[in-house]
Amino acid sequence: MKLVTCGLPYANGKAHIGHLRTYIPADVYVRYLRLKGEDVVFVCGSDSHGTPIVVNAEQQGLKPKELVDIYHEHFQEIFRNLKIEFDFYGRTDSDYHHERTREIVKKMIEKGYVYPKEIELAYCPNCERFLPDRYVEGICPYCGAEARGDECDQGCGRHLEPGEILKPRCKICGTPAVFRKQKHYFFKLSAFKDFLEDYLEKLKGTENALNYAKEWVRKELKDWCITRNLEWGVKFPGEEDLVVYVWVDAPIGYISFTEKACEKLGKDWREIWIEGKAEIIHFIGLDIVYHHCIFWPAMLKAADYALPSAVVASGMVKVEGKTFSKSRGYVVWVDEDYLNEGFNPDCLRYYVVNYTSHQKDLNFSWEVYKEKVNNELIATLGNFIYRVLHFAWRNFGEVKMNVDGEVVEQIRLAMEKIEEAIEKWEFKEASDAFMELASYGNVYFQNSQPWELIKNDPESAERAVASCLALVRALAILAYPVLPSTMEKIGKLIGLDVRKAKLEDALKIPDKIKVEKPFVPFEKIEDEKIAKMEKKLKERIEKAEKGVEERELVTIEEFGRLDIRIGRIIEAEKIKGSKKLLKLRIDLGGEIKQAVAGIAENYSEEELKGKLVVVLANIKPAKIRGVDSEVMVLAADVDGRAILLTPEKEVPVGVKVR
RNA sequence: GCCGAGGUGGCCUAGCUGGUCGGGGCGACGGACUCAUAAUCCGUAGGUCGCGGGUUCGAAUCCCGCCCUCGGCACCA
Repeated sequence: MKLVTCGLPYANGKAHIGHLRTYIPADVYVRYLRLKGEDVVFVCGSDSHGTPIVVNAEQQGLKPKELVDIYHEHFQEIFRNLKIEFDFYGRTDSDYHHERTREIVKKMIEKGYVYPKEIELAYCPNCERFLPDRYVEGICPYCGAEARGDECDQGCGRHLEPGEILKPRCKICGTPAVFRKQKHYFFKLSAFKDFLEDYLEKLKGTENALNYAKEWVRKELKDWCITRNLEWGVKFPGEEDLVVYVWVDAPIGYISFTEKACEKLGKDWREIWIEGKAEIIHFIGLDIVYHHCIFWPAMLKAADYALPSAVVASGMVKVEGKTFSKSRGYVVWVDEDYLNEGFNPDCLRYYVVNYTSHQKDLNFSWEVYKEKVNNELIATLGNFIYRVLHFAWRNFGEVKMNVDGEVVEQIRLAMEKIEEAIEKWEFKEASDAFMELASYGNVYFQNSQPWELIKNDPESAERAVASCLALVRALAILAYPVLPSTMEKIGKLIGLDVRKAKLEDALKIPDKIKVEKPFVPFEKIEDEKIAKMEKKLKERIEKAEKGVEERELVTIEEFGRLDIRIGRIIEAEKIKGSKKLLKLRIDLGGEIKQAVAGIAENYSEEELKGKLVVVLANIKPAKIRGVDSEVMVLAADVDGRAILLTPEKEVPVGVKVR
């Protein structure tokens, strides 16, 4: 038995193409497994807890549950449309999930893997509550950038433990927060270092996931704070005013959803999660490898549950060659950009699966989409199926299945390729295999020339058609996991129920096949449609760029607080061990100040000497890599490259900029 | 700087346990055909397989050094 899961979609935003990179391949995988006769349970559900949902709901005047309701329904609708069919799709704010979570946390406590610790937490005196995670805004203790309570999202990207953030403010009301002592609970992750090192050696899955995880474990494992001050979530056993951290309860959804799925399917979930009789395979995005390869197995081990056998991580998604980014507009929404535009769901499944290897970056481009649909799905696959069915239907109606042995051999080869590819989670290889078979079919049809034979030698014509029909029938089965809607309908035309078919049925050719009037399997994508979609995307990107520029306004007084002056660089020296940093001595007229600037990639020490630059003279001094920096050199930021500002005419050093 | 993944004809890409090492797809060009959604089929297009060394009888494939791209981290006052 196998259990396949997908990373739970967070129920506070709409489905986009990035999500599909996990769900479509997982669904394809499950369908192939079932085709091979494997017993599979396939589950997923909405991740309903956590601070962002609480904050979002509040901002929209909704209760958290109401917000989750919206996106829970939304995702299910998307999955229905794309034929991503889970045996059970749950949500983590349900009773059964809370029960399972509490049971597991209790077990972790009983076994001594959880301990309380007083930590200093941000508290908002105005809102009268503790500010967990993203309720807090402040300064990152590592890099000094503006940061959220749980993560330095603008700066170094580090994960922040509760209480670490500096200068915390309340995100809701902006009031400076005070630190108060609070008891929280920690999971002894550090105790699992040896276990994890060993476990990760045995864990299967894609290399991208395993490599990351091994590296992390090798470095350092810190104990993990697993409680939060929130109302919304799973109550922490024995401390009911605390809630379990969302990353503790979310993966437990894999278990609680399996319970429900098994109830439905008449199976015993314990065989999977307690007795370890099944293979557990997690499909995830690269961004949550840490949780699935480290936190999660440690938790399961602590609570005496079965361990996952494979973690399959997909590569990143790009849009028109650029890094996927909702805020910058590089996004393709599944509903408004695809389904609502009338595009065929099967075509998107094919694109996602066939663009590249599962581990590599997938680029979504409308131009490429058009090419793949028109040149591959239509010209190769659809055309072959249609020309054969149409010819058979018009000339024979029913065909005696006298099939060329060479054709049977080709089908067998394609099946083998698919089976091998699926073992490796290489869905592109699998889909290439049936496309090659279709291509072979086109050659076979072309060379046989049944349209000529039919004139004088109908029997030979029928034999040729029979062989091609055998290929069509095989294609309906082999391509079904990727193109379920289309292939189901194709199957019906030749009396085949592909939903009940097994892989080997592709070789069990019936004596006769009756062909019904066929339809065109895929509609051609027109250039105008693609142009329209590209325009839509472009406008979205432009709008996003503008949004960034429309900043809040600053008063002249506020600006006046900045002491910006012209200085002359008199010395420049590289800082050891750093690629970007230079130590500069700057003459500000009357005083020499030292600055550390990240400009070494664009400027050499020599060319800097004597250069006039613009300097922020009253910035708070800091130490960077152990070097004092008293002032800040201003520069234009061109995609992360620093371009220095310099006065257009020679001016005395020390003069004020305003 | 550290870790990971990569650099193969215009573009995407297979091969990377060393000897059919130069494949496939798209695009382009020429031809054939008409059953099929101007779809299909056949043929052609000369790319130092990132750079420089080395090992070997022989390397895209192994070793060393270097360059570049992407992702993660450090860091850019």
